[in-house]
Order: sequence, then structure tokens, then C-alpha cells
Amino acid sequence: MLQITDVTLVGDVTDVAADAAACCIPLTRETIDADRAEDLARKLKALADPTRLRLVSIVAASQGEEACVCDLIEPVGLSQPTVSHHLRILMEAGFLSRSKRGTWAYYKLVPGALGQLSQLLDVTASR
Amino acid sequence: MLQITDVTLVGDVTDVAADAAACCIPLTRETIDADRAEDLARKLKALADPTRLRLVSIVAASQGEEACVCDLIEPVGLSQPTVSHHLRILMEAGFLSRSKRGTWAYYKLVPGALGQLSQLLDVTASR
DNA sequence: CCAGTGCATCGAAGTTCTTCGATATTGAGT
DNA sequence: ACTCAATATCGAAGAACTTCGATGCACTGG
Repeated sequence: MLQITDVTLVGDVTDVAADAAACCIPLTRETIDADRAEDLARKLKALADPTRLRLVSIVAASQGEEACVCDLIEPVGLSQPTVSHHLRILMEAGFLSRSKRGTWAYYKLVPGALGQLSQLLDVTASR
Repeated sequence: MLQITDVTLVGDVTDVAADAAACCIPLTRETIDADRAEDLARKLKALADPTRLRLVSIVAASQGEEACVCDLIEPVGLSQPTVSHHLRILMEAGFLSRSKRGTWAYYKLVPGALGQLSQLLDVTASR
């Protein structure tokens, strides 16, 4: 009765197959094995930082759910290298995707990525 | 059109009022302020560890959604002090609650805690 | 009242994370 | 070509995290 569609997170998550295996069953449905726990933890860790949450939030609230780095630096109040670093982590975790247009780099919300993570946590809400 | 019920997470989260303020609007609805980001990050960080995810999962899958420490040590394969440490973090984040019965300490899933977190991330899924 | 058991706390070691300034890279404009 | 602007990458410093063994504390059973 509980299942999730797909978990093909964009970004260079370790492995697509592993990702597929890591999907499907919410945290509390039954005991998760070490591999799935590791995988889920990696995604949660990418989001578990105030700055990264704000970055995701700003990007999500932007036109077309995307924003260029130059528009993100001032709002979070950190150095440009630091912002770039956080964006890379969010991209590697599959929450954001990047596209370069001229000199600018635009980071965009990966559709469904947050929703999928949300559903994995959702055990409780779904019964 | 988008809103979340409440976020009164049990556990000693910093402050109930802060918690109430930190609730309500999903991550991607509009830009979150630094305080809310900090609060959400704290909860996500508590969950962003493979061992803690397994602990939550095992507890959730147990009778009455609760388990004693002695039953958790062997499954995760870490020392007793380490398991206690992780359980404390999960409790402080509001995901688990503890009750002592004789010599044993039983950790129990806080109803709704995971679901609330899930909803905060859900922006995307709800549109 | 004494030994034993279950759990929490303490202190330390090693690792990982966050952040920065400095530097490299790439594209735009002159 | 040269210069400038926007990002990425590198290396380092400091903070935070994970884990352990040792120890303390509280309750149980003789």
C-alpha cells in the first residue's frame, strides 16, 4: 500500500541503481538496511545546513525555480567560494541542477527531488 | 493554497514559540529566514546520520513503536555509549521520547514528528 | 546491604564540515 | 590579444561530529 514512484535524482549521486534501491519504502515501514540508511543520510546531510536550506528556498522561490550564483551570494551573506561550495553539495545530492549561460551559472530546483525525500520520511503521515 | 497544520515537535527543541514560527510554510513556498533555516537544519541534521536513521527505523518497526536500548545496540553494531549518544540526539530533536521502566530505557517514536518534517520539505510535491 | 545489570555521562582521538582568501578558469567585450 | 567579470577549485584554519573506553548512577535480586 505504500510505494514511491521513482527516485532518479539528478546530480551525480553515487549510483542510479543504488538510488532506485534506496527509494520505495518509507523510513518507518520496516527496518532499513545499512546501505539504504547511508544513502538517505547522504541526502539529508546535504539539506541539513541553514545556508543550504536558504539557498534551496531562494532558488525555489525564484522565477522558473532557478537563480544565478550572483543573486545568491548577497542574500546568504557568505563569500562567493562558500556559496559555490554549498551549491555543489546540493547539486551532488540531486536537489539542484546547474546550467551555464554565458558567464553566469544558473542553479535550478530538480523537480520532485524534495518531494521524494519528503515521502521517504513520511511513514508516519501515511498511515 | 499551501499551508501546514502545526509543528509542535516534542522533545526539548529550543523553544515552543520558535517552533511554531518555524512551522507552517514549506521550504519552497517562499524564502525562509535565517532563524527558520537554522531550526529546520537542526532537525534534519539529527536525522542525517546512517546510524540514527536505522535507530529510528528499528524503533518505528517495533511493538508500540518503542524499543529499549538493549535491543538497539546489537542491530546497529556500535558501542552502548555511542548508541545512547545517538538516541539522545534524536530525542533532543523531537523524533523520539524516552521513558524509563525499571533498569530499562524505552525510546518511542514521537507521533507526527517525522510527518511534520516531511511536510516542510514537501513544497514541490504539493503543487 | 552488596553485587550485578542497564544506561548515561565524561574525556579523548580521529574524522568531517564550514568557511575563508588566494588562485585558476572560462566567457564577454573592447 | 587583453582585460574584466562570474564561477570554480585549492589549501588551510577552526569548529563540530562520531566513536570509543572508562566511569558514574540507579534499580534489581540475592
